[in-house]
Amino acid sequence: MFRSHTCGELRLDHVGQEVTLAGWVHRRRDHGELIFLDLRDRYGLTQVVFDRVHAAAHQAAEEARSEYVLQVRGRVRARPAEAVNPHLATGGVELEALSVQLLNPARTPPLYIAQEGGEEESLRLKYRYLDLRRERMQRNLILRHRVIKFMRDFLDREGFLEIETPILIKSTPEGARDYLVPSRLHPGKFYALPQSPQQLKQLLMVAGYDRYFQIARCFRDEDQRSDRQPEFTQLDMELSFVEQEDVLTLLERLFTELCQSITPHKRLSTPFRRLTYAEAMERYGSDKPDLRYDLELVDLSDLLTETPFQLFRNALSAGGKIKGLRAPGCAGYSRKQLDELVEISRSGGASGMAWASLPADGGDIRSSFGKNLAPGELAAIVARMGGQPGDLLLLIADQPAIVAAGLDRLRREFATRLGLADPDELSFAWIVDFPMFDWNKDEGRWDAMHHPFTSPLDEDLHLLESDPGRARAKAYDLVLNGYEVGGGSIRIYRRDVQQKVFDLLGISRETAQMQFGHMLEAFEYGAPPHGGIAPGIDRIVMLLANEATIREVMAFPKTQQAVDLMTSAPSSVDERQLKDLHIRLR
RNA sequence: GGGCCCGUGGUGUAGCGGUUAACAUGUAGCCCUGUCAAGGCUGAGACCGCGGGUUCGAAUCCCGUCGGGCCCGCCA
Repeated sequence: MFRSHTCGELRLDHVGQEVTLAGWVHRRRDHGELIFLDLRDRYGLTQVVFDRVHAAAHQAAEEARSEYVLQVRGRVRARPAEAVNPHLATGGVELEALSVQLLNPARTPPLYIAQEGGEEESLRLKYRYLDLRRERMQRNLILRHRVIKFMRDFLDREGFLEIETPILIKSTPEGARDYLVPSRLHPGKFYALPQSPQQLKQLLMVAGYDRYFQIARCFRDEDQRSDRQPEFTQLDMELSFVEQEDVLTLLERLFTELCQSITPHKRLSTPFRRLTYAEAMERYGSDKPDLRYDLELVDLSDLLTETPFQLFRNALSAGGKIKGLRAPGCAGYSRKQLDELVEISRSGGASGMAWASLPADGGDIRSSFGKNLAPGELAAIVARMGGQPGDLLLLIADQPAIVAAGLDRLRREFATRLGLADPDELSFAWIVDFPMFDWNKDEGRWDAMHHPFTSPLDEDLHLLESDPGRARAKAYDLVLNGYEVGGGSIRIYRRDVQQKVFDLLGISRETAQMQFGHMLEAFEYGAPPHGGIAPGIDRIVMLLANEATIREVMAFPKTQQAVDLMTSAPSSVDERQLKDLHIRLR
């Protein structure tokens, strides 16, 4: 027996017992005759005291260094009243060491386990096994475990079956780039790693497994972000004989109970708010708005249809919009600060940004564009935006998508600057009624906004022929604090509707047959109405953990260049391996 | 594919045209019986990511390159 207790376990109840602990040397305080040593494992810290009375143990403690692995046999005793450590769960007791076994020494670690933060992230990634010893990562991985455990238990109670699907599947050029795996047995052919088990879960519906889920690893060979890794984990789900409302209601219950159970210290607003895609874009300029704060966008277009200001008029006559954002209390912004804001709006594609500042003392309005307006127009803008003395008003006039992108960025910028987003609030929302299609101007055709199996709204079916751009889908996203944490849809199960959608997407019958033949065939053998969703577990855990990147909630993440700094993957391989795979490098 | 930021002992920083390259921490040795970021004394440790250029002289300026981060495009 290596240990009788963990390092987080001993309490006053154990006083007098002889116990054995095993763990890492967290810190050592050497007073000569007396040595204090904090022994650590993932359960906690226990102070071990070495007295010269037990000479061999004392000697071992003198030689011990940070991160040595020790086994200590000792007697639990209460600490003297003045030496109790209230910051430690085990702080009421200490272990009087009787004997010590050095299980393994350790080199001086390149990062401090006992003191977190500060170092380059690349160092943490290279020595991830040391980083993972730290409390922060332990806390995050434990949280992640609890989230996944909760999902499994909840869905099991709801009658779902967890079913694994293959990792080696057929490549489809739709959507994200696939990671490919060359086939040794079939020269020149490749498997793909799943971007998600989308098709497989739909086939499980055809097979009658009407409530399926999987904690599914997904792979996408695209560029990385703080919330995107080449491989990530989704709670993949699919249900048969359901409508959109059934999916939303179930997921809302799942996440409400999950948050109440796992992060009770966070404020969760229920029921989840619901916005149509059009409404979200109109009011927040984003399909994943952070609803912890207001700062809504205000449409000013109708006030300015007759304005003499050419720039505004041109924007409107080109089918654009003029919208504004009110930044409370920011009237005092300097030229330099305003320039920064212009830069931010430009990053959304806007060619410019107009501003007006309302002095706190009620004095005359300063603005970048007032002199160009007709009398009364500036006042009308201020009134429409609810401008108060001390406010800064920002306007963008451009195509709707550019106005939205620019103001969305400014809105988030002000939320940060003004500290409007409460880190302990969880603001879930459903975004519904997404458009079916996106116009792809490079290719001159429609793209599926979600994926080609997404069903249109019943009342928009007729638009597929007359006006596809206005057709809405039974597609929904779950949004949390400004992040998309899940997306799903009700699927098409009627052959004729599927064909229409393929036609619109420019997928020929031959292509459809080649890429989705198995799906289409399966759907001819009795496909039930079905739909599903796939919440992203990394992002959800990141938000619950108040972390800024999903790397902080993954045990072994990759860098932005998709490199594993610990193992140096990807790497070259033997010529022999390539030969087996019938691959020659160019 | 593009933009921005970062790269100095093990770690985190300072230095930004001429310094024995500074400080903290860690680390090594010694002292020390109640510490819990223990304390005290002494010491070792970087030629400044890499390559090139400018200059009498470069960690410091310029160019390139490599690595890391954030973002756009891409991706749901």
